[in-house]
Amino acid sequence: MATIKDVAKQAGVSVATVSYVINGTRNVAPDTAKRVRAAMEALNFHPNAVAQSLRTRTTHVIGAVVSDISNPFFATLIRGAEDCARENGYSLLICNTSEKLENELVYLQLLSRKRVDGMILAPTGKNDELIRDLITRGLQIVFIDRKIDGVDAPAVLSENEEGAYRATRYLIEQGHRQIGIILGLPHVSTTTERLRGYERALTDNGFEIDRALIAYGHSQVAEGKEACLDLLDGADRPSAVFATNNLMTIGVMMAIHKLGLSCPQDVSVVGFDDFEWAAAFEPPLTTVAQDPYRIGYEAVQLLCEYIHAHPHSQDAIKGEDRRIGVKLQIRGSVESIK
Amino acid sequence: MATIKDVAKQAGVSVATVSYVINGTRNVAPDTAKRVRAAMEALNFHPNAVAQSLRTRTTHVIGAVVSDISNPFFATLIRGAEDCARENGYSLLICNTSEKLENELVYLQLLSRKRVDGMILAPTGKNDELIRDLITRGLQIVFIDRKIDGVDAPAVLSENEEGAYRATRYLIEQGHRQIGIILGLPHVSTTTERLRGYERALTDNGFEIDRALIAYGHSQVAEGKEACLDLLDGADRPSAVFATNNLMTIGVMMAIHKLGLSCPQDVSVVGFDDFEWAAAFEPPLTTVAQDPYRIGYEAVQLLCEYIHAHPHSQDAIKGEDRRIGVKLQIRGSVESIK
DNA sequence: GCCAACTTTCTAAACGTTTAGTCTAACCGT
DNA sequence: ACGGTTAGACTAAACGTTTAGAAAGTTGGC
Repeated sequence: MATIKDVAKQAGVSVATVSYVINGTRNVAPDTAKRVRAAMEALNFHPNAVAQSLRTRTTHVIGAVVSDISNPFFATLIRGAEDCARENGYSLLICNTSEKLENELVYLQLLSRKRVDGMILAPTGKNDELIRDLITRGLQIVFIDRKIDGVDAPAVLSENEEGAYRATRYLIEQGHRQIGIILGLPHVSTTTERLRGYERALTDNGFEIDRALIAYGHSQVAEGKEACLDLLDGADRPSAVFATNNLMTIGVMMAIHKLGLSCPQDVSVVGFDDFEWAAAFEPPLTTVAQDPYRIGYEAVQLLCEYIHAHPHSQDAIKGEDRRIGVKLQIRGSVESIK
Repeated sequence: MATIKDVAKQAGVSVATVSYVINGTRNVAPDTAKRVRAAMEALNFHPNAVAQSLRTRTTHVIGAVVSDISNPFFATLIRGAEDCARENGYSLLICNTSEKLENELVYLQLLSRKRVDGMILAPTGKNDELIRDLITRGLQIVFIDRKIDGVDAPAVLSENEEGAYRATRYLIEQGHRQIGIILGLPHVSTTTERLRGYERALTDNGFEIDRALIAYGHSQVAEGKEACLDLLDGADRPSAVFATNNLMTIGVMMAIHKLGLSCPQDVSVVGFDDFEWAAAFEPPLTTVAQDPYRIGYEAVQLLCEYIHAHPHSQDAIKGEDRRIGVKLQIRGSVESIK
């Protein structure tokens, strides 16, 4: 593969001159430039980005660490991130942690070694020490979807508490009194925020919080289903269930189906995180719609802006969290029982 | 950030020695090694992968070019690819083409400049010249999901023709005589292969091929819906529709719903490409299930094996296409009309 | 005590760029 | 005709590694 030297030789100039015409960083006489361009063309020369990165100390790569890219939420988040990255001349390196601390650790080290210009990260849990360390070492990090308290990096998040609040309030307005909730992973911020919204809606409306109605489904279809089975199994079963992520919503629907109940006649359901085909379900699902595309897009935007404004800065990116609005998407999975 | 020089100085050895202990490429006296490791630890040294790449001419990065990572099919394909890549010490660089030739072109150039060790590519259409050029320049390419005739690179594909054949035959067995088909993008290989399977099933069973029953939905929900509306609008409407990808299947369901018809009573539907929640639909969808995870996994496997066996080879990766089996997943969207 | 063989370490050149600094020649005003 | 300015091109160091080859030191056989 041709190098800048070959081009220089072919065009009868120094490598510096070639570099100047590639990057337009200094004046080059028009006919010299033409000769150089002809040589590049003839040799089919494409600058080696690795060498450029080594010299300029910037890779134009952003790492994206998520738990599972095959989850539609993260898939469209990544899509947004990638679109924004491309617009700014960056590429995205994908890392799936499968919610394992250990994988996350390995990936964070890897991205650091690869000298990515920044990363977006949906933290799995308590790798704080390492993350803090990376930040002090000059790696730019933006949290997505979730955050870690006490780590000084901006985050782009959904209005989790508000969304859960509205979902719960809506169920209350429809006359529901016994409202179960299926929560995700206990130690991630989305879970605690959504729980807070649920609890606030209940107390704001004068209800007690009943621990028996709170279940954990670990953000998975199967576990969400199990948790819901437990919930619906009890003596006085809730008339409504709030599932706090997309996968667990599916699990809830399966559980209802399995028990021979029907939605919304026997049990009303609200999900968190809308997805493209929620409307095609029977019944069409009522959900709290997030905007994952925008989360990804804005997180990368934040990174790019900062990198552009402070190139090679060792200082951590600052700025407060950005909350992306949610919307209660009312369809057909909730019945009024006034 | 500490470099190998800093470590060498701290440990009182040459950089070469440090390199040897990092990579274990030469004997180093045990206590020297210990000193070096201590220095690395103390300085929190992590080798610069960019410099390593420049020197060793291998980046340990694989490019993944797909049309849309937010499509569940590609999302899980990528998931499989990433899992395999990680197991082999590689990372994945993601590129969304949005089915645009122009984007594909830009990305192919980019990946070539970044000197990725290989790439998996779902070709959008007719960028043959460039792709051929990249291959001769020594870039290792494996096609996924689709292929381009006449380009000498292996592909990992579903049994498209067989899947379409079985779907169509199944509909015929259930007594359907007028079977519409909604095809994807005209110039991609999956489309032609699936059409071939459909036609073969018809002729094998003594039916004529009726052009009026063949529609194009360009692989999108909205266009699939439109195409289906056209199909169902005619005088003698088909009793069954075969939608040849996941998005268009959704479009077909929407179209049926919109016309006030119901599935499967009025129109039977078979989709191509199963997805996680197809079973949760009402009716549960009968589809030809592909295994995108395995497609991604095996494609990367192929790359890694080749790269491992022929490091730095300029010769294009060879080997015949690998077909991943499909399975007709019978659920509830087809009615028998015997 | 010497030579061979081996072990351990070092020196220095490469990988392919960018870029600060220098050189040369042309041009201009006086 | 001369010094000052400027445009255009070049030289060489640097980015952080790897690695072939050389050097120095150790061991062992005789």
